[in-house]
Amino acid sequence: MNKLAENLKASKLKVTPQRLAIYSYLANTNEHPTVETIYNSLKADYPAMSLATVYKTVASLRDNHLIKEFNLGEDSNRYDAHMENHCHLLCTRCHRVFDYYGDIDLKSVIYELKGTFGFETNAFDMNFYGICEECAKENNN
Amino acid sequence: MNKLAENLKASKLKVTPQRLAIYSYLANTNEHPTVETIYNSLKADYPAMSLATVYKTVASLRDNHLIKEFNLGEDSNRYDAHMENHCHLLCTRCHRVFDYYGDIDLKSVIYELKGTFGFETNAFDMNFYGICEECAKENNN
DNA sequence: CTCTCAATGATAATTATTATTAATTGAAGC
DNA sequence: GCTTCAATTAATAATAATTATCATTGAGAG
Repeated sequence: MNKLAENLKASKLKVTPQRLAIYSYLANTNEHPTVETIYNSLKADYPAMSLATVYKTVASLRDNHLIKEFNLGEDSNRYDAHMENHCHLLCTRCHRVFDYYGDIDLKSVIYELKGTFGFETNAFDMNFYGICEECAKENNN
Repeated sequence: MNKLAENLKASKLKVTPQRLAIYSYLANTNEHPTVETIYNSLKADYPAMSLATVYKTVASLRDNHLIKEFNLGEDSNRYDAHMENHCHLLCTRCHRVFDYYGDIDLKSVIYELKGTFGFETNAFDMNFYGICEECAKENNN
């Protein structure tokens, strides 16, 4: 029935309310939240939930490849349950992160890395840093 | 005379022995060291140097675009004085970082990001995660 | 050479994250 | 529907990376 619960079971993780709440929250946002943000957002519905639970949950979801953990040079990590390959655009002014699902073909590069360096690529990420449209507008006051 | 000292002056940074030592060290390695590594490597020649100095120095060098600071999902940041655009290959087994200077043309993508999202890109980075040749060999015991 | 302000060193403080531990709870079998 | 057991949770202590504080020093301008 519930796709997310299925995913948890497939990874042999117990389907607990807290875990499901954190996983759903991540699956239904494109905000790339930090642990702190997740915790604060769920506090209303789960007043007893501990920050440590959020940390442990994202770690196990990450270990089971159900979410991605990444860092864009900020003080804390961000999380994303959208597992399709995509790039991140970090606005260095408002610190929001946008997604870009356009296809950048890296197959040939990955093939070359294997051939030239013997480096076997399992994953990659690509990040663009700059100013988003909204911030650019605000600047033109 | 000294290119590195010139760079510091051009950024209006005083050319102190500690600062020059840290900057040179970064300019002459391809190890992508952490603050801890830099500190330990210079301790022999600069026994009085403080860890705080290393932190403050890499921060100011980074702010002046003389070095790059990045994080590949590890516990601490890495630094690199090689400012030409290049990709990083992180071996998830030995945690060494390799450089790839091959040209991946992203001009059209950057142009598209501007056109479609109004996102003005100032910088980007690309990271590949996998297993390096040496580690792959060791695995075949 | 002297003066001034930025840089440094020593260390305290802060922040993000992880470890510990005891209590609780979900899931599987009966 | 119970019981049991291992996984999960909450609370909190501990750790590790980084930043802040502040007195002292030294690079570089004049």
